[in-house]
Amino acid sequence: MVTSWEQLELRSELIGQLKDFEITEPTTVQQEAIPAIASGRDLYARSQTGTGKTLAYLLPLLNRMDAAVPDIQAVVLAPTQELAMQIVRVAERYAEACGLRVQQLIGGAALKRQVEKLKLKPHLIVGTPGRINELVGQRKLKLHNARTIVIDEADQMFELGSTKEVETVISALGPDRQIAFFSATLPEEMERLAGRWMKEPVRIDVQPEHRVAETISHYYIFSEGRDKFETAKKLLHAFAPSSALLFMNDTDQIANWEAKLSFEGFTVESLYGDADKLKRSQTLERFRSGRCQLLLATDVAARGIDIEHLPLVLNIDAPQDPDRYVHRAGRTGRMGREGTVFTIVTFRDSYLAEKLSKRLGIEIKERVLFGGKILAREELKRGTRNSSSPRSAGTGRTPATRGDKDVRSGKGRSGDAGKGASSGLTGAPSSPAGRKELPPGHGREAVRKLSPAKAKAEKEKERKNKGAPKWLKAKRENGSEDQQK
DNA sequence: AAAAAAC
Repeated sequence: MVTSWEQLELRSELIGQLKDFEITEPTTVQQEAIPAIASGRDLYARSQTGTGKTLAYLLPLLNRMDAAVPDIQAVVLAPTQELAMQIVRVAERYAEACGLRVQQLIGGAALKRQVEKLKLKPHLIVGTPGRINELVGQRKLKLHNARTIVIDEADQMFELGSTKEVETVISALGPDRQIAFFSATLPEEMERLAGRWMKEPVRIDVQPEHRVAETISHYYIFSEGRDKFETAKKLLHAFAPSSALLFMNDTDQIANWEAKLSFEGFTVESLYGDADKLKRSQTLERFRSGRCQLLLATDVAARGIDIEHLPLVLNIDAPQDPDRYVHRAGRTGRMGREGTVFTIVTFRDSYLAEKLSKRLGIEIKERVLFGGKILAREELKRGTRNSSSPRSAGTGRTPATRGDKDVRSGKGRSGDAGKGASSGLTGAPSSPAGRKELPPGHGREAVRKLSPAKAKAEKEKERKNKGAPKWLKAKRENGSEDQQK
């Protein structure tokens, strides 16, 4: 049994950094992937969200690099700019200790400056496929001496849209290249899809029987009206998380929600692909540091993003496929910490919870909102008959898990559990003093005053009755295993 | 159907 960094034969500089960051022992995926990458063989590595996949590939890559060779020795590809930046940040901590240079290559940033910086001869390149592909195409980036390419979130990278670019980047490496795929979700078809790039790959599959970390508690909540905002608002007041990540399936409602949540007294910002590049990274930074409590995001934030102390993920829209649920949920409950996921469903997609539960082998429990509390349905019945029922009362701030583990007992932000937590939402949202004055054109007004184009899009959307995600509709029509009896 | 990723 490998249990120490020393036994993984890492150089002392790396071990020194690990100890400095109090990362005392390798996780399972690290124990398995580090020797596999060191062996030079191709690799498929599947391991749950928040189990340390980033270090599982960065450490062996840096471990065998030669600082004296001024050339790119490895490439890491990530699906979003934010994730690439996060990987760079981690890589730099370890690379610097070894005298190695890391360069980030992502879109949106000045191309010229990136090209200039390449002349400093980085040893490790981390970036998004679009920009790296572009630079390779312009012959400004030469990867023929790079030995290894890591495709992080590989299943997403091989989805329609990025495949070609990823393949071009792989081809830019020499023929002796080593390819490693990492993700929490690596479906079997991946091997057929991308298998032609692999030579007798090593396969690592950590806890294949549990696709989602067991420290995450899952709930769904029924939204009675078509407007999910009331439900989300009540839930956020009742749960009062120190911070929460809110997912929507598309961008068109994000601005409205941001204004309305802000009007409710929350500090909220939004993250989506079309947003200004600078705004994107600043927003994420403010959320990470706790200066902003709520982050409204599209799936741009679904994968890989590591936020310390994120107690709650709220799916305002049900994710479009089970794997996306896995990744969104995986923003919380990382590295053994506890986390909670709530999904708002409408009458149209209320069956989703059961489907997701079945597919993912998890239990998604129903919760209802009543009297500012989050209750199980049984408690609601008891509570209405006897409002003084002590069990139904709960604390009003926990998701009423009763016999379950207290989902909020984990390591929240400092003062998280305290009543008057300064960074928490307690009191503030409902008190008029806590409400912000809205600039004209925002808040409730903004809800009604849609631009003609937007209003049209809204109507179109309602008309389409898009309740259930397509993957489920298709399945039902096909009469496959998901056929409803 | 949408989001992301390039200019």
